[in-house]
Amino acid sequence: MYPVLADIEIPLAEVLSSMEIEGIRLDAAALHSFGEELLPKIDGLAGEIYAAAGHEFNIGSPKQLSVVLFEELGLPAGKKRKTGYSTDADTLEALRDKHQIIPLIFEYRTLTKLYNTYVRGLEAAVSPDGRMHTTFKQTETRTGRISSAEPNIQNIPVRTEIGRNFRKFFVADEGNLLADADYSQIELRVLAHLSGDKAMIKTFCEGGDIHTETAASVLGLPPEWITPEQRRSAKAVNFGIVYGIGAFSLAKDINVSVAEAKRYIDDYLTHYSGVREYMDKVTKSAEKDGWAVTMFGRRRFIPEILSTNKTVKALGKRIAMNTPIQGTAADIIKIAMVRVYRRLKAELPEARLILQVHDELIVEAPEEKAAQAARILTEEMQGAVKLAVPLTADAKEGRSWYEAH
DNA sequence: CGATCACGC
DNA sequence: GCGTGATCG
Repeated sequence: MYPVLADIEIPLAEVLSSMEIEGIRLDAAALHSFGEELLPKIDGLAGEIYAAAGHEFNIGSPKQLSVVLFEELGLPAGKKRKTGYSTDADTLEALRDKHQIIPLIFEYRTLTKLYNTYVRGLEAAVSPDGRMHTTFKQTETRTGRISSAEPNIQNIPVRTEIGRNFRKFFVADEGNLLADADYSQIELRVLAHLSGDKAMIKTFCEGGDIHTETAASVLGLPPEWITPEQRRSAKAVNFGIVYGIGAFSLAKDINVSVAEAKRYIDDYLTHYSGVREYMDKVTKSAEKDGWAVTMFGRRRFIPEILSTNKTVKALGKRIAMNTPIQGTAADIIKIAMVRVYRRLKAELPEARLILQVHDELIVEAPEEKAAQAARILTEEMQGAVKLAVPLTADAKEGRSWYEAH
């Protein structure tokens, strides 16, 4: 049988089933009162927006909003959509200082998103046992990741402080704690390993900050000279390489011209020449075979790479470059999950693996056993596979997901 | 149900 | 890049 199937997916099925059945406790009362605090704020913002527009309208309708912004208020329109002018975040960001209504729209969107998707969505998903039991889908993604639905616990906010609050409502049961461990930069470490790039391997082996080191080596400066701005750009390029976004999207992400973004990527690949050779190798092999493959033999077919349409073919190439990275990272955490599950069963049966969020695992354990659970998590995650670079996972314990992460 | 927007990794 | 989900029309 195929190793990915026999050694990873089939053993994993039992682990996922157990995680779904266990679920995670939700503090429904606290979630509800958080929602009750959001509602008057949303109301107040709507009032301010109507006042700024001069009349009421449906702020949630991009079509109506574009009429207000670009026809009535006369703001400069940007990208055209099928149904009108775009009102997405990038477009509004460019207009932020042009009219008082713009920041209000941003805040309104943030709060309604939090209320509709997370307050109402999560409230609807609490079971009679006071816990949420997501569905982990094992065969939904093209890269080999698992996905989560009803509720999706893999897109709970973390970036903004107000959104991060939701993690306070995911709590350990009485007398228990959550132990949370996440891989540090797993995709870039996988890239360093798969490509064998000397400079990237060296950075990870010496334990430096990868984004600062990237900026330093690409720009030919000492790491201590790297400005926050230079680090941000390097981070965006690393991000782009890992996700296979290409110059066009990178340009959008860091607000530079496409030509500049191309140059960033080219400079990057000149300094990480092993990565360039690796990217050439995987795109060539995808063109020849029609698929990309992960370190453990998981295949993804890429018909796009034979397209005569330039844009589609370029997409095929990015898929060929990205899939081995994202897919190998998915393989690795799956291996770790099976190992954590087995070890807990054997050594710490009071503890339960309950959540996976792509590069992060969460175990619920009795207070006095949480440190041991965290140790098992770290050991099995770090030891899941031997790479040319260290694979590190940082663990933390807490009463809630907010505290433990 | 497609389009648009926004949250995560 | 890969997902899920809300709302609109």
